[in-house]
Amino acid sequence: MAPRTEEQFEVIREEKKKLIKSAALELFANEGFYPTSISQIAKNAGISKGLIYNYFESKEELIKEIVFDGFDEFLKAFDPNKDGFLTKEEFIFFINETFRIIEQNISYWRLYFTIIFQPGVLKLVEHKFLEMLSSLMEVLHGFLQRSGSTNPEADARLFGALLDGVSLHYVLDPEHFPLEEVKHKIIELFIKD
Amino acid sequence: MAPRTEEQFEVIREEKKKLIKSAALELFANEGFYPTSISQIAKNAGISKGLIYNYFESKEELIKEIVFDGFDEFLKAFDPNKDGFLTKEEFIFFINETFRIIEQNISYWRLYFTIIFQPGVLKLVEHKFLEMLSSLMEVLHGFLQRSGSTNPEADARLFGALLDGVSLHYVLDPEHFPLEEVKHKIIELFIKD
DNA sequence: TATCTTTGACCGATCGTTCAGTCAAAAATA
DNA sequence: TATTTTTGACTGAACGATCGGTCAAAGATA
Repeated sequence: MAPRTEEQFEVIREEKKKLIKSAALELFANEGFYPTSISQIAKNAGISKGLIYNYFESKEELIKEIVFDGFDEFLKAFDPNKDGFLTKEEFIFFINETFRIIEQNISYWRLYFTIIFQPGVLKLVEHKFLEMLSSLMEVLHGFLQRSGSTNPEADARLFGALLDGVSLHYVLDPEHFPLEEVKHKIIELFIKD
Repeated sequence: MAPRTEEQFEVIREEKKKLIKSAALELFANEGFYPTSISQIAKNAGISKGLIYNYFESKEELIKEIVFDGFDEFLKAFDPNKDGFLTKEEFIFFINETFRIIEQNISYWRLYFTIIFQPGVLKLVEHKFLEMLSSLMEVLHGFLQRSGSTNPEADARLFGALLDGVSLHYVLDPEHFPLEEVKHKIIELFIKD
């Protein structure tokens, strides 16, 4: 029926999608979503403009997939056994993992911040984003409560804000930001032993 | 000989500029810089498209003026007597002022964050931004050193990140964020008495 | 040959920006 | 007081550029 087998096409499609997403991520993160044109992405990926539309319905669909990929990767690091219960070890592991992931893919996390403040783009991923955030907050809240916080609600908020703030400053200036020192200070602040 | 006096024109011009900047700020902050068109700004201000170009050289010049206005207002709150020396009282005053200013003009501070992560826009204001930031950091560093910090470099970074993180979360969700509690926790963390 | 990938010329829409011309207000004139 | 002159704020049609998106044709493979 097919000149190439179904599996062969599947491999081609999967790899091309990856190629396009990676080329797009680089531009979206470094130039912004709106200033980046489809033509630029095509050129950066070494393919034609039309091919992008063979793999993605629209520019919006493209960034959605890129963002959701990052969400999935992030969630894997958090509460790994998915029991909704953070141990002290898992909490430390989470902090370390968070920054390891950010260090590993600064482009994506720069993109993450641009999206939060691009209302037109945020709307595209808002639902999944809030879902992720609230489940994160819930788990965090429980952990802080068990570890003796007198105001776990505010502490969870403070922790979330601190994490975002540090991530923000780090991706803005990775070379000068003393990530290790700051990381240890965060653990000190939130783990009473 | 003259139809209107110089002063009369000056008043008109000053008020129109304010009107345009305020209409533009609202749109830039809520829709983003690139998705906001000059036509929309004109409509929002109740004037014609052409008039905007009578007052501002370009869309970029327009956002630059808006951003710099905000910088000026912010700097007024920090180290008010400009002696480069923060007392404990000035430090607490600074924290309170920071959040008071943010509460007072959430639109502007949402804009501030969108700009940091819109490379094309950041480039326009980068010089003044870094200038402001480094002088802030220097003063902060001195304060933390005098107040007994063992690692004022990292503490200053942590404080800056925390302040940005809290501001970020607050402007994203002003109604649910427990600003007062978080503010007190920050003061507790950085003031040893 | 049959089928799917890939191309790039092309489309209509919209963008930032320009500019020739309009108009209300105030001073000068009679 | 009534009329004319002068100014610059103000308008909106129009421009070239660029955008996201389409599609007929070509290329590649079994």
